[in-house]
Amino acid sequence: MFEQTVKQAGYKMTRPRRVILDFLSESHHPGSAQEIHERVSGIDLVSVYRALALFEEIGIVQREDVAGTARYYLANSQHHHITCTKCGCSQCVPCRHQFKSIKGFKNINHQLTLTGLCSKCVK
Amino acid sequence: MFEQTVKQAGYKMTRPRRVILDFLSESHHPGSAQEIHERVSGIDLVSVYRALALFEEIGIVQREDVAGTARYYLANSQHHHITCTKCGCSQCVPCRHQFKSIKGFKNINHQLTLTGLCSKCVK
DNA sequence: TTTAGTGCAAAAACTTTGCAATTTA
DNA sequence: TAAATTGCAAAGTTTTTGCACTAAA
Repeated sequence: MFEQTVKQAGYKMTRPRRVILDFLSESHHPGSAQEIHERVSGIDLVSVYRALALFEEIGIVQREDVAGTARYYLANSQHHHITCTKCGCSQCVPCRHQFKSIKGFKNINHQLTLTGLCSKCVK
Repeated sequence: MFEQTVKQAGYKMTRPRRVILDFLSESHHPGSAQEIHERVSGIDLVSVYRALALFEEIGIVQREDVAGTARYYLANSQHHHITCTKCGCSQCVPCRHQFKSIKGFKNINHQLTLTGLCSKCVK
């Protein structure tokens, strides 16, 4: 089903892209490029980075930057994630959850990150 | 006034720390370690990183990870920021602003990032 | 068969660490 | 003066770039 989105955006559906999308579909946890690369076989780390950048651009995946590492997950997920700033593991958090206390996590912090392209960079 | 917070937390108030805090107090924009280092004089980049990590730990500053770079700003700011994913510049956004459209920015994305320490890492 | 995409190697960007010298309380 | 902090150098991570080769439409 992502095949259509990729092609409609003018890109080819290749083996690396398919493998990574399959992995993300099953995982449902934010994963770093490194982690994804380790869990799928025969795909170069660089290709993982390029595929993820493409998927983010066309809206298939969401990116979350935590503690210096970008993590990616399918954009259609209906819940939030809480990510450990130290080891990077994460856990699902239902949408209307009360964020002050989440079982299994301490020192919880929630932050609204707004990003975009400024007028100079949009060109 | 931050002097007290730093000392109460058991740390010394040094020249580099003071200079960086002064800079953050005047800037009110999230800044990367690199940017802060360039704008204050005579303070090593490494010391900037260490000071910012300390300030974050004791709650004086907030950290925001955007596009592979951490940016820091005083924790007491009463507004959000929107940060350009390409050049890193940022702009204030009033708290109750409607995030779908912000003047001067395109491709706006808002993301709730939840972080914490998992049970293994909290030890 | 043409154009987009991949893998590899190498570089760039960002951040952390170790240690001797310096500064703070 | 004792303990914390700094600066420098060096290393560690994460991400990007260039280019010849390969695969998709």
